[in-house]
Amino acid sequence: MKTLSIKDIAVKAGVSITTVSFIINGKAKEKSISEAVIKKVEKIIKESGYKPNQIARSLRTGNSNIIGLIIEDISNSFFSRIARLIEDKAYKKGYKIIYSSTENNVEKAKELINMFKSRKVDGYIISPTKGIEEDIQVLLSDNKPVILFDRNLSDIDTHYVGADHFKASYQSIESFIKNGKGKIALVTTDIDVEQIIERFEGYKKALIDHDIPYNDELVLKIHFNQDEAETIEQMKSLFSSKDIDAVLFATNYLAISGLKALKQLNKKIGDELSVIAYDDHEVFELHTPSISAVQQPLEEIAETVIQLILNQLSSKNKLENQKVIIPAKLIER
Amino acid sequence: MKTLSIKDIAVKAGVSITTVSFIINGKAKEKSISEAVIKKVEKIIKESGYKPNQIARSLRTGNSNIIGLIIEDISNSFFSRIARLIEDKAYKKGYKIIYSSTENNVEKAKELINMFKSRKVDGYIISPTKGIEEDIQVLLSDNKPVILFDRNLSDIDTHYVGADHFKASYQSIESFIKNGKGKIALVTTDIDVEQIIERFEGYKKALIDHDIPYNDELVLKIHFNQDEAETIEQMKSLFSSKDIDAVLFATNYLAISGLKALKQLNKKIGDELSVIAYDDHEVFELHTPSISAVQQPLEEIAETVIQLILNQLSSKNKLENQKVIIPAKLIER
DNA sequence: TGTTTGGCGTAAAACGTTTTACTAGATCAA
DNA sequence: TTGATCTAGTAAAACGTTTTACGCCAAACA
Repeated sequence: MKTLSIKDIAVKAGVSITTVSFIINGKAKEKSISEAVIKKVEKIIKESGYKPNQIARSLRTGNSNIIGLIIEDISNSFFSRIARLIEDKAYKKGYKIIYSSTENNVEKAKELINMFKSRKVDGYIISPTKGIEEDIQVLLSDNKPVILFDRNLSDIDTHYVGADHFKASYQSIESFIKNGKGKIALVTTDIDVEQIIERFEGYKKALIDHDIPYNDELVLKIHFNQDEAETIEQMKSLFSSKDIDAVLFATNYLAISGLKALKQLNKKIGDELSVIAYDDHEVFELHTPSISAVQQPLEEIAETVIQLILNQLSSKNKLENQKVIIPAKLIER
Repeated sequence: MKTLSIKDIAVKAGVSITTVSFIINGKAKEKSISEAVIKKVEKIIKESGYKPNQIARSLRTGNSNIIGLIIEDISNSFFSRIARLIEDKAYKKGYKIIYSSTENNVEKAKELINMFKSRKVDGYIISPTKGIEEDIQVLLSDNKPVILFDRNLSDIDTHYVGADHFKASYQSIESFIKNGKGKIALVTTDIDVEQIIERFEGYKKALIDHDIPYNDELVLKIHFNQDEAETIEQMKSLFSSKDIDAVLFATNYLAISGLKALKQLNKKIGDELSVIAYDDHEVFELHTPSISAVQQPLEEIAETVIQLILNQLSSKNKLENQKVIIPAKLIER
């Protein structure tokens, strides 16, 4: 069965293609098409189940009603939850989301941007890696809306939505200190993105503000993308060699690996060792004992992101850049 | 800056559009374009950074190099992990994945199919809900490759990839029985899809085969999409009113809610109450005590799915339908 | 009467490709 | 020399829309 085109509808209705197009696009009134014709054409469309070819439409109009979402890894629960929320909200406004994971790989990120570009997506929501500044700049000068989230790129002048990582990290450490901890470790990753750096800075600052000297040896930077087994080994070595009474994990997957390491070492979490994870996860609530975590307000982030991009999409001129920093919450368990 | 078109390249190179197109598509040799011209054009393309407009290309050729992936919920870790694997593999073959969640809603699923159809995706990978059989049938008679996974639709005649849910469920129950359990509950959902039904059947059959009478009261069907708090209440009522020594959860999110319920009841998992979850999750490994789980071979499922769809895409005629059932593994912890 | 105006609608160009069918000249075989 | 074949390329149609500019008729106006 050949799929129907607007031409088939026009022929069947005995009117021109133009007329059908006007009706489909709700311009019938404005173009003064008679009520009778409108009814007739609409009836035929309904009966035949005709759906306009979006590809042809995109080619002609230059936009696609698609928003590209570029994230680090869809299988990470932080991103998959955000993605779901964003998809949901965009969908309600008639936009589709197409998303893809960069795996924190600059080359792949660039490719993705190109791919989206050649697919003519209308806007971009990006959780960026370092190294794609130029590509993003090209999008911007091309007048495409770009919203960064989770991580900011300071040299890029566009909208950004993210949690207050510095403060959340600071508060986490402060809470350790309030509970009498003093030998506080940080397990983080070596990827060079702003949000990770901020968490690190928050850690340092909190220590210093409370007169605890910063000690390099208590900070473990895990290589991104490295095998989990190796990660666990490194953590075990940190936890057993140093005398530590608290540890902040800078990402949830690190925290999960960390819990595994502690389990293997048979170290009990509790009075002797406190733990806080960054980015909440079901694991932490259910863990015995349950684990405190910094919870990013996913719903709010998603809402803000989508709001910003829709605003930008519907406005002809470039809106003023907004940098929205949303407080994160330390859930003490 | 206007984006470049093939015409710009042609003009710059002093050749025709056709020639450029042949070169881009690797048909230069076959169409006997001279080496000199090829070099020249390629140089210009490289230097200018020209990328063909995929929309125009799709319009002309009728295919998009996009595969549509329709799942229940991207924020469910089973799906997000599968999605990531599928995306990865497809990407390597030059295909993009565009995915969307149905939330188990027939209307949304139908809409998604339509949307994908009007976007001219080349093939479909679907974890279906009941009620979309007709729509899938339309795709098939349209000669589009469709691969079902996770859940089969028995009246649809196409490829399918999934785990052996019946057997996995059967074995789980058998393992309870071997460990001396006899009052075995099942917590499942009320969605009417094959894979859930099979898990239920496996449960019943195992009981009967071991001379344990099936008892309706030990089966709790949770309404899909219902509030987690309510779910937990229902479970608590089951766990405290009945005398139960083992429970199988038919999905991982039910198991997670179940663990929360047990925690609230202060019921210890272990000798008095054994638990098995369906679909593994990090929570289960880290839980104290750790929780046994049925592990679906994600990698293998993803690999098979992608293999089937790529085969079908590259073959002109309809391949014989394959129903691939992959064994699931009970991880006893 | 001749000229506007408004109502109703259409023809055709354009979006950026791919692909089919063709051409002009060179070489070759008989 | 003639016709066939090969080489190197091109013109133009087609994909399915949207949109601009226009056409025609009847009514209103002066």
